Amino acid sequence: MFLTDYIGALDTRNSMNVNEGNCLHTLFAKQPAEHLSASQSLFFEGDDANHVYEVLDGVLRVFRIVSDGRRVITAFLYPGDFIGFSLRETYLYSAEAVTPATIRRMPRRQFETAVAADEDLRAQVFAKTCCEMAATQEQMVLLACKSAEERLCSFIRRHMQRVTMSGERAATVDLPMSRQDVADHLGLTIETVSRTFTKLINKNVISLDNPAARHLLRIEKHGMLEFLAGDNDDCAEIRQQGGLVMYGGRGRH
Amino acid sequence: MFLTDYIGALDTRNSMNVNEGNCLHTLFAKQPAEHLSASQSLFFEGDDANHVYEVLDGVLRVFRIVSDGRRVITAFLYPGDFIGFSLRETYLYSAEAVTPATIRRMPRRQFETAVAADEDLRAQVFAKTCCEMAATQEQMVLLACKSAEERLCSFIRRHMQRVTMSGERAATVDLPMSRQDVADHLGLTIETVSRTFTKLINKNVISLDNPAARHLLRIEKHGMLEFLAGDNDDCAEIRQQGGLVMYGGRGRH
DNA sequence: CGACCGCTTGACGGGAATCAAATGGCGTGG
DNA sequence: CCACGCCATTTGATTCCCGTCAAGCGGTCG
Repeated sequence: MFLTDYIGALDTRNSMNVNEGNCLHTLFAKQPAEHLSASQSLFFEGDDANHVYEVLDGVLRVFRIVSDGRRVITAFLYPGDFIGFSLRETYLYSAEAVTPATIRRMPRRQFETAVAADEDLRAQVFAKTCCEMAATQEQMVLLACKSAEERLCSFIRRHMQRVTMSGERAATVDLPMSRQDVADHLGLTIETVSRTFTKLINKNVISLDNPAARHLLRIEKHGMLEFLAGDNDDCAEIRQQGGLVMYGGRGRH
Repeated sequence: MFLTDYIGALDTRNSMNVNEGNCLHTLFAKQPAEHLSASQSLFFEGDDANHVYEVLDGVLRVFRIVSDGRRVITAFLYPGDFIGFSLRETYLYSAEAVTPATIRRMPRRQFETAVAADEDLRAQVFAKTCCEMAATQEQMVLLACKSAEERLCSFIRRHMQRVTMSGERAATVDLPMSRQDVADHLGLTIETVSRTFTKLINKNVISLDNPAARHLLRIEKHGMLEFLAGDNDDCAEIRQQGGLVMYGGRGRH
């Protein structure tokens, strides 16, 4: 993945990143690039939140360890994402590299003064925060009422949207995170994730070119994948009617 | 609940709301108060996000209707909360009153220009956004790996923290939302919520003074409730060791 | 009184967790 | 080169929590 790539990726998530005036990416460009090896930590939950980060390349995971030792991956981060905008005292989560990754870091103080002084930057921080909030709510919906298959299909589609450059529909996708990572992100166990993968393969929704490369997926039926993800937005017409009283249930089919 | 109350509630959620210079509450004070009757809608998912709101009194629910007609309540809102800070084009969710409620509304444009012009206001908006983000992530953790009992206990405790004035430990709590509301917020069914309530009553963790007033809970064992909520933060000492490789599982006991 | 509503309770089944074992790739070392 | 162990993943057998369907209960209102 090259420099031009993540600029594109950034644009896809954020409709207002034209290069008018200052932009977040150029703000971070002054900082030296740092490289992380796979599974290397960036910071830990509870640490003083002294820096904010830009992801240049690779994939990171952001997670919390809950009381009984289990891990909840609240998000994966991709090139063009930023970390730590909406924090004040301490990090609420840990961050690690999934793949070898490149990032830039900036002291929070420096970041805050730069943003306070520039209208454009504030707008971009705001936009990024809105995206993050929307993504988190989407994940809440997934966890609140989707089946294992729906969760996995949703996840594959989201991942594809982040790694494929705008528009094109790639036939094959690399899922760099482990099955355990996927499980911890989807609120499932590794066994269920594995079983659901084989189910999708049996249905020929996806396939593996090389059984050894289990992270390389070929998407056989995009439409089916979308359908199985279960977020068909066909409820727009009911929304405004007000007479909707059919709530309840988790609808696991 | 009186005027002084929600100022207190606001302070509990937001460590920096001393009345230095402008504050969000005084900004909204210029707007007329509006009253909502129970279950009255404030706006719908997909509407143009033309206003931002302050909750003065009562409880609101914020929710999305997913494709198969089910409802996911992403949050309940209490006096001192604001709605719509992190939005740009359209509302991502609907909002309704749970109880009779009082709110103030302000046109988004007006809000944005006021915030853009004032450093203090920006800081407060930022703080509120951080709180919202933290709460949303907490909810993700709940949905990702907690059992029905843990979810309900967590919810009761959170609700208590929002409605009781700072510090005091009230013996009895009013849960104004219906069982269905609770279910849709916790990713459960109404039957499971009901069963879990009776389980807690049988364990004498909570009790009902009057069986007819099922929304009025007496908390018999605060410690037990906290324990059953399952967010004992006893993992602080493992966090930094780095050698933690015991992830996985949903741990439903 | 009877209909309706919110809630509870019961019976049952299913989907995912749990426990356990097998597979298969990969690196190390003899 | 092959044996061995390690690791991630898969697969199987079983359990169990919670969803589903259905009925019952009390309270309120017309």
